[in-house]
Amino acid sequence: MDWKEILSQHGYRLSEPRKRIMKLLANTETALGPQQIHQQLQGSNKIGLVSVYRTLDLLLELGLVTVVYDSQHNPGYMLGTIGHHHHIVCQNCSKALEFSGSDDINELVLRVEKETAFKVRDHILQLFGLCPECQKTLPQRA
Amino acid sequence: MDWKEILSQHGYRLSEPRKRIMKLLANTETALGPQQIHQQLQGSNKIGLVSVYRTLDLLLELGLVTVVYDSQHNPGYMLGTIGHHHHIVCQNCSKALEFSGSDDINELVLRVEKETAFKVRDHILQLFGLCPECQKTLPQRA
DNA sequence: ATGTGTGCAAATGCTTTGCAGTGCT
DNA sequence: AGCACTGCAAAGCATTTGCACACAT
Repeated sequence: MDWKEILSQHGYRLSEPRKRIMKLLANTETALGPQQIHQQLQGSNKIGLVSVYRTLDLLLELGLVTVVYDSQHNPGYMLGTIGHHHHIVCQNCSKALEFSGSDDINELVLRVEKETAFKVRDHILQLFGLCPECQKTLPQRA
Repeated sequence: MDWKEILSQHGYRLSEPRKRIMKLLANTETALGPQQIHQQLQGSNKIGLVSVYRTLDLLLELGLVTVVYDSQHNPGYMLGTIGHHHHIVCQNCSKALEFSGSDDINELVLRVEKETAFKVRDHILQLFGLCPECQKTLPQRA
C-alpha cells in the first residue's frame, strides 16, 4: 500500500503540496528540516512554509515519515519504511541509510531491565560515522 | 575531580548561578529544560533565564552535563558521569537512570559497518519504558 | 457542492545578543 | 584591580494560529 492510498484511507486529500513534499523526500538521501524543504520547493509554483509544517506533522502521524537526527543532533525528516528501523548518518555529508536492528539490542534490553527494574517499551538508536564516499574524500584521523 | 575543580581548571569562575544550577541538577532525577530550571530557581534570590542558557552551554561543553530526551523526544539536561553512558527514561514520570552499554552494541556496530560500508564513530542510544514505581501505579497494558 | 487544505499575516515562544553593572579571584 | 559573569532589554528565528479563498473529492 503506497502513501497515496494511506492518505485517502484516513480521509485526507491528495493535494499538490503533499505530492511535492513526498516526491522531494523520496529523492533525498539526507534528512531535511521544514525550512530546507520549503527552500527546495521554491522552484516552479510556490508553496507556503506553513504547509510544509502541517504536511510534515500529518505524514509523521501517519507514519510515512521518520525523524532522523543529524550529527549535531538536530532533527530532520526522511521517508520511513514500515516496521522498526534505525538510521546511520554520515557526519560529513549527512547522508543517511536505514538498517534493521531491533534484534541486536534485545540482549542489551534484557540486561538493562534486570539492572534497573524498568520495563523497556521503546528506544532511540542512531549511528553516526562516515559514508564510503566521505571516507575516501576526507583525510584520515585517529 | 569534582565539577568545581573542572570549572576553575578551565579558567571559569565559581559563581552563584552556576552553583545553584549544579545543585538543582544533582538533586533532580529527571532531565530538565532551561525553562524548567529557571522556574525551579525562582525561590530565594532570582536568577536570569539567560544565565541558565549560558551556564548549560558551558556545562555541556565541559562535559559536566548530558542531553537526555524525554519520551516525546524533547531534549533536557542531566548531570553526566565521566565516560560513555546511556539513559533509560520513564515514559510516565520522566525519571531517568544511567546505564553503561557501549559494549553491548559493538556487535551491532560491526554488522552495520559490514552492511553499509559506513565507518561508525558515534551513536545515540536511549531506552524508554516504565520505572518500577510507575509499573505499580499504572494499569496494565498490552 | 462541500468541507478539507492552502497561503498569507500576525501572534507566540524560545533562544541569542549587546551592554552596563556586579562580584569572583 | 581586573576581567569574567550576570541580568535586563531588545533582537532574532522557528513554529503556531486565525481566517478567507481555492481546489480535491
